[in-house]
Amino acid sequence: MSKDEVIAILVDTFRRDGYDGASIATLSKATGLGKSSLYHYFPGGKVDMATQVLAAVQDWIERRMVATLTGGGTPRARLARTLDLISEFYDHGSKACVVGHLCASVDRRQFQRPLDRVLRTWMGAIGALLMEAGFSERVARERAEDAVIRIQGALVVSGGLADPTPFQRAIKRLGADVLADAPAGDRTRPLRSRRSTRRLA
Amino acid sequence: MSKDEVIAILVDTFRRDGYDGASIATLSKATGLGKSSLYHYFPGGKVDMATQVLAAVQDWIERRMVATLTGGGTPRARLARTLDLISEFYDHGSKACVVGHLCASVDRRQFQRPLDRVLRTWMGAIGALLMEAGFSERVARERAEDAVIRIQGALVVSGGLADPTPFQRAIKRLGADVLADAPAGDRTRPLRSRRSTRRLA
DNA sequence: GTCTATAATAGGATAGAC
DNA sequence: GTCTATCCTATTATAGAC
Repeated sequence: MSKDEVIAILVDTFRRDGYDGASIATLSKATGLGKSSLYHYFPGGKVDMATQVLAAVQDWIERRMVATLTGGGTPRARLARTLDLISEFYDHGSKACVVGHLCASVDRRQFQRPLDRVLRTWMGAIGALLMEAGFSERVARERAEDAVIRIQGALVVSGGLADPTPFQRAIKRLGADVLADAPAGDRTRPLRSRRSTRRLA
Repeated sequence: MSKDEVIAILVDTFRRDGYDGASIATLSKATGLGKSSLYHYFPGGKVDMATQVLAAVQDWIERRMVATLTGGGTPRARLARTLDLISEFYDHGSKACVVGHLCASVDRRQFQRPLDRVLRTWMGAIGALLMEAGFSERVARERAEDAVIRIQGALVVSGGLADPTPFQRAIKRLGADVLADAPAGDRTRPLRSRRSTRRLA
């Protein structure tokens, strides 16, 4: 098994049990590797695992998400594809977020830097789309922050209710809200259609 | 020390370390009670503690938050006071949410019912304000869900970045968004002022 | 109710053989 | 690299004295 595959399993396990909730034994069973093998790959133990998991997430965002956000089509079309990508990534609300779990873990300060970087890259990528759609840097930053916040919060609420529909509705709202009133970038439909009822609802 | 005071300390400890991150020893030190005393109050151990913590939160929401949401003044004024209350409760973004931590814990299914109830009461209380402001039940539900989601998500992001400002901005956005375009209930200022720039930004 | 002591287990981490 | 065995500490939980 390649290290990438091992890390993929760690991601799955951390997002299921949380960082604090996943023990070395759990991770050993999940990967099929003995504890010694795990410590061979991750000499720094769980903190090391989280750090390398974050590096993989960082890579995923930089490749897949940025590719989708900067790909072909109007900003609105690219946003829609990105939300599809994100929705699939979270299994439509039934799987939690590693990053969110790491944000809430006791050891979070020990991987503060990569965690910071992941969140800022994520927000930055969405912000870039917003600027391309004509928003000011200030508005782009704030809306991008809001988008990531809403994804994280929706996963918390869906996790707490054991019901994926809050997440699914949140994704739908993001599709309607993120690029609402864009100064430029998408004129295929009238921008103000159904706004007063569809804005947050 | 009264049991209410003990529970208040448990709330503080759980929101700092998380449910999975807080051990019985941690909770014993924090409360000043020996382990045996803790087990005397909470025979069911940590799950029991979380359940009773949730009961206290339930009570807090039903009393303080509902009181603020149904108190005097326009819906907009009451929303503003509620957001102040919430902001203070989370120490302006520097303290996390017990409920959020419990939503993400490994044992969450063991206190699913009280957790469910807390989240639904919270969303219901905000939804009631929205219906009073003239929104349909469907829109009220969806905006209330969005509000709770954004609070939870903001706390996750602020926790991950070790920076309370994302939370503070999120609260500000909620003040502008939750009652935006209300059909009734607040006409002291023109509803559409600065909307195209203030909506999500 | 609270304390000390203790049991039993799980957790993180390492050693050394292969 | 992976395995078995092992160490030590932390953790949950209980027993029994006061």
